[in-house]
Amino acid sequence: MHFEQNNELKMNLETTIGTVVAQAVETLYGLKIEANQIQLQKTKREFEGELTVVIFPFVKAARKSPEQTGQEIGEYLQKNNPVVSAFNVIKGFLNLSISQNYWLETLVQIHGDAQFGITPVTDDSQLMMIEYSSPNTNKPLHLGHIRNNLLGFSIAEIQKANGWKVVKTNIVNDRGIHICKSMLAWKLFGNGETPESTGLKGDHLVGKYYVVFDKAFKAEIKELMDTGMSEDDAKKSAPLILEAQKMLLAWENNDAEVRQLWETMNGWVYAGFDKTYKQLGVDFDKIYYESETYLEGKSEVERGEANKAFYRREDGSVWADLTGDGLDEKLLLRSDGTSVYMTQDIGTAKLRYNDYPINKMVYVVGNEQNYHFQVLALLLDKLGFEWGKSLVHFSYGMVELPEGKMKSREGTVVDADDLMEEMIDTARETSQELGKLDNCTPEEIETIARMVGLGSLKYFILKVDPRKNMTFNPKESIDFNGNTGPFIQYTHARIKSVLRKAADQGIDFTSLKDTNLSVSEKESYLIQLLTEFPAVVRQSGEEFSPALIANYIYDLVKEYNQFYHDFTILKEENEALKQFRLVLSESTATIIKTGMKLLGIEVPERM
RNA sequence: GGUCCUGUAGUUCAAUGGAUAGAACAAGUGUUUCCUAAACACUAGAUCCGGGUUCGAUUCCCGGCGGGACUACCA
Repeated sequence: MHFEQNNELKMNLETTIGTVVAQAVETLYGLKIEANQIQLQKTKREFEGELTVVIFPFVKAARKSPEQTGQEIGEYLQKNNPVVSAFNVIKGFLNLSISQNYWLETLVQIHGDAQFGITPVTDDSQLMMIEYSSPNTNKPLHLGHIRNNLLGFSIAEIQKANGWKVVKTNIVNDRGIHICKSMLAWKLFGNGETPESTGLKGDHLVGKYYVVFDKAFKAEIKELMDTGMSEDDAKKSAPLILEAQKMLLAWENNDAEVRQLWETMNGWVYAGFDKTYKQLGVDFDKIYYESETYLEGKSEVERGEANKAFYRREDGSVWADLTGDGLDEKLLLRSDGTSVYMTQDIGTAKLRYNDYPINKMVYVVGNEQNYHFQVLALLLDKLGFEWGKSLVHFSYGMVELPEGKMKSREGTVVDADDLMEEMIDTARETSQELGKLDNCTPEEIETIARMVGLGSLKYFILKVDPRKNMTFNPKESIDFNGNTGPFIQYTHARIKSVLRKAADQGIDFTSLKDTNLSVSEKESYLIQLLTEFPAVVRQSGEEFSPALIANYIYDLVKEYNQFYHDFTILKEENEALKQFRLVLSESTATIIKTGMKLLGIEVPERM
């Protein structure tokens, strides 16, 4: 079990109450029901109480009205569980008030646990490999890649927090016809340009030639069509595409000159990618390159052909017949013997399982490739790999612009480097306008601007349910107010500021001396929110959803800001209460920081 | 044509089958001799349509209508 949590306070409360409710139902109505079948939910804000038992399921057995049934169960609970201090029944809902003492003691536990919500990874932990990013080396990263990278990195962090050993991996599509296109274009039209000679980032330079190829190719097609050729034929017989295909063949045959050019141009791209990854704050434990795995894939396909799992056509191409599985036939090797994406993915998967004792393999790849992964699992299964069908495709939705899908041909692609820079610039300007960082050094200002700019971008993307398509409007840019990363970061900084002042005044808030205090509803509700954190972490791991954590933190922060606004902390005259509020504030800050870290977002001490 | 995803305020997003569907942005209005106003408060505004299952449906099922993806010797 990876999800056991030493300190699952919320679960403890729900479990004990569930158990007593089950007892009550059995004693009162003779209905046997498992404690975990009891429907417990957080009480809606407009009613009194913290936890609500849904009474409807017992009404039949009770043969009484929902109100009366709730009343009876409530009385039983109050008698038999000291944690329940009061209750009220509204319609079929039994609202329970939990004793203040319970909340305060819970706060002490949370405050004393720096790793609250985190399940430690041990030697016995199972291993999850997470593939994400997976760029092509023919163009720079764009907004779509950003969502992929942020999701992949965050999910890795979340699974670690749930006790998994995680290996983050990347498969670089560093070869293939698309790479040959930019290589060919550079060779024909590049005039020897380099990143140094142009001042362009390497990935951007190579991307430029990919576009050059496309333009020239299109022109050739048009020319051929003007002579009366069909579009399909023109696409197949244009000189440029034939030349690129020749180059791919030469590459697979280890032609020295082609390999040399390939190494040089990929080197430029990697230098560029490294910068982008570093700025985004993502990294990998192990990188695979298609050029190093496709041969393994080829030999697997050949083995599959020998075993009659696949078949060869007259033209020499190799196919898998998946019509028996409700799918189509799938090409695995072209007639000229070169491999396709699927071929490489087979080889990569095999190598990974050779390299690591993988318990769960997760591919973070967009939903446009759902079909691909369905096929991949089937093919691996047909090849006899027992893990084939257990591969997990974490399929996330596309990022769209207000005008619709990003299209490189129409120049509507939002570049990753540009976008990050714009966000950071905006953060810097906002800080200056508000005069927040007037006492900081230029280095501090830069660090904070980067944190806030990137925090804004990352939170904006991660707060959305990953499975859904999302819209990104670069013109309106991203707001720094409301449900945003900076709002959360700001709240953290605000708390830290109060804590610094408290420390300066020599106030001790290392623990709570008095747990019999009387605190406000707002305060005990905040504690209740804090107790939910471990369950949120667990659920976001199970559902592969950073959005759950993002939305939780937002709720917490919104609630804290109301508290901050309505109550004084340092000027509170009651020393015990002052201490309590500091402990509450510090615990909130810790959870904000821990939670944001699971999203790959840093929080500043001041901003 | 086939397979799959999706439809919630003007916009961007929430809501284990539960109470009067929550936020934020945008619009309008307030709050600072007080711990950071990147904040807080107030006003106005939404479940595509039609059936079904259920004590109860935004949620599950069926049928429409709208949007998207995939179905390549592309990746």
